[in-house]
Amino acid sequence: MVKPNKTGDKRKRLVDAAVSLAYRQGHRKTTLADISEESGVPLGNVYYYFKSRDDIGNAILDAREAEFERLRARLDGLPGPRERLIAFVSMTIRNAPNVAAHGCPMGSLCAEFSKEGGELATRSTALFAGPMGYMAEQFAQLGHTDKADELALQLQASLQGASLLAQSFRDPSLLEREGKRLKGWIKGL
Amino acid sequence: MVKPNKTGDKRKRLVDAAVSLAYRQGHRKTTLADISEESGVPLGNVYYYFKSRDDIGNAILDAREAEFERLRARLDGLPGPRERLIAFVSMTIRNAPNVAAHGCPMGSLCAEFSKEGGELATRSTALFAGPMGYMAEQFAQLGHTDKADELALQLQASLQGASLLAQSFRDPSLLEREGKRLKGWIKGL
DNA sequence: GTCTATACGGCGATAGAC
DNA sequence: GTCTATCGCCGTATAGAC
Repeated sequence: MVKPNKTGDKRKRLVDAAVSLAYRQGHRKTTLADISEESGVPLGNVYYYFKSRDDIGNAILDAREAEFERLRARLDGLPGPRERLIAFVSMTIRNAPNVAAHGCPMGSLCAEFSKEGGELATRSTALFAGPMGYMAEQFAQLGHTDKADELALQLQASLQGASLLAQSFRDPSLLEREGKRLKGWIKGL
Repeated sequence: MVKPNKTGDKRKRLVDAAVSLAYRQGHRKTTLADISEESGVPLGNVYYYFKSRDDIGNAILDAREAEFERLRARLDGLPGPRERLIAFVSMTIRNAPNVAAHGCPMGSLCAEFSKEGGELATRSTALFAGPMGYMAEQFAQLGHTDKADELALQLQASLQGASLLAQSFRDPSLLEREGKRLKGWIKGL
């Protein structure tokens, strides 16, 4: 979905900056001047790569979706569904300090874009659909074919909720504690 | 915390509009003109009641905090801790359609203000502290004094996560399903 | 207390040189 | 493809009449 760029890395630098700033302070609060400064690309030049501010929002979604695809590929390298689920939770726990500072990279983006309206709101749905569908597949492979969706909902909700609480309280331990419990729960399934 | 207003209801109308707009489209996206229009109070007059835009954010937090205090009072009228916990979940389920449209009234505000920085970020912590502390009290009264905090974390995380998922997918049933499961879980504790 | 008019700055977006 | 300069609007905030 990301347009290839033959010549330079400017577009990539712009997207990186936009993703990082949206994560740290929210996309709506982030100005084009912010992105220009953080990326080192001059302000007027931004419009060579993006036709509008909304277009940058779309690029942020593209980047986060691609991120999950890379994670999925790594998880697929693990031997079984239980290992994949546990690895997913472990990865979230390792990221707890970032989550406490800025929220879940996907969840906080969904929350913001969901209220933004328009195309961004619509597209942000897909961000959660990826991970949740993947979780449901793993639960099904574990033999819980009939309630795979329920288990995925339960796991994803707990992780997202704990992430939001960790973010609000600025306390990574909330996510770590809940993650640890969830790993035990998965092992016992 | 809210300053009494002898003469009119203008301040209340402004706060109501600000709360509603922040819930529907986010506070950062909401302009003073939006609030002025929705409340019917002229734009220039807003600054008689609030000294700055940030001050309106504080008033929104005041209003949401007061809302929870009213809920707490109602829950305290119930006979026991189990009934209070279940009633809390039931209330969330009944609100599922709104949550699917705009998110959890408290959770979405925490998520936004948490990235806003400054005083609003600091204060938004208190929004979750109230409900979670109350939940922990109920679990303690149920006899789980040693793990009351863990159970409260678990319940609050599940509800918040399910609310976020319902919001993202625009599907109230996600919250209803998870809420139903949580009520069963509470009954079995 | 209430409202109108407006100043001021910042932000998204464009024009056009190189 | 890259960058400088700048426009026009919108949003916050203020001044001051009533």
